[in-house]
Amino acid sequence: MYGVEPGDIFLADCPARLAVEVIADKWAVVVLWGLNDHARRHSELIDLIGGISKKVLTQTLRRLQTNGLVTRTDHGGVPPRVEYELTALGRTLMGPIRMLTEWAEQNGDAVLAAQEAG
Amino acid sequence: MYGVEPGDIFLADCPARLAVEVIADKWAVVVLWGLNDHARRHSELIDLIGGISKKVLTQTLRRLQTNGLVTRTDHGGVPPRVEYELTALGRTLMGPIRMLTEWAEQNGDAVLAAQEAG
DNA sequence: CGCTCAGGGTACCCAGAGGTTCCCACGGGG
DNA sequence: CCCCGTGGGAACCTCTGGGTACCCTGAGCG
Repeated sequence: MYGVEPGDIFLADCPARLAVEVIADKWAVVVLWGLNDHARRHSELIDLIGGISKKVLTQTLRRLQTNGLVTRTDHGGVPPRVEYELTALGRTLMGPIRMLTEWAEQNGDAVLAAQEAG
Repeated sequence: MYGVEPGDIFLADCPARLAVEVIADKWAVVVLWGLNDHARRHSELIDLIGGISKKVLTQTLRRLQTNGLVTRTDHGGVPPRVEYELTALGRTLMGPIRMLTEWAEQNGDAVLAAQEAG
């Protein structure tokens, strides 16, 4: 219709759109990236990710979990010990996210400059 | 510290984080993708992108504009005629976004299944 | 016993994002 | 004469993202 390749992302009610919304989240990308190489505990992620609060991290992880990208393992005991890890599906996202984070690291300054100019 | 490669995305106040937040937006990815191959008018984007409202499209485009990813060209006249187009910086994002949309198209069903199961 | 501390999570509240509706400008066609 | 096509603005409403403060458990320790 407009000469764009299939990409049903443009359709409101399709799984692809849903999938985009899963990751189009301020924190989801950073959290997933934090789980890139191995499982981490809640508190590790808190230390790793600057500026995130406990509550928001929990929310984000829960959302990722119900979307099948992350598993939550409660080892019980006191103090609690909970580990989060990517699922197979979550790992398939690492390619795109790697590109995104690399882009961000390379072009962050340009974006900042545009903001200040604009 | 945690064995993760540099990735200063984890630092709260760095340009990379800012850049991630620019695109970690429900609509930004879809809108940018809609501008992938050539400039489009506001009304074209409305038709192309299912479920977006005029107001939100305008807001999203403005944000992308102030972040240096999109240009806005007003050709004047009545009815108005305005075209939006990717900047050079915006075009550098097409690689990552292509991967993201391809991932979404391939894995949307899996995410949906996880949601319904979880 | 009583105190604290660690780790993870939850109750409450507010600001802001997102959606809907209506309005404007104005040339052209029915 | 009325309405359409276009992009945008203003007003209004709802919903949820995020911050703060608090809770819970049991080990360790004096």
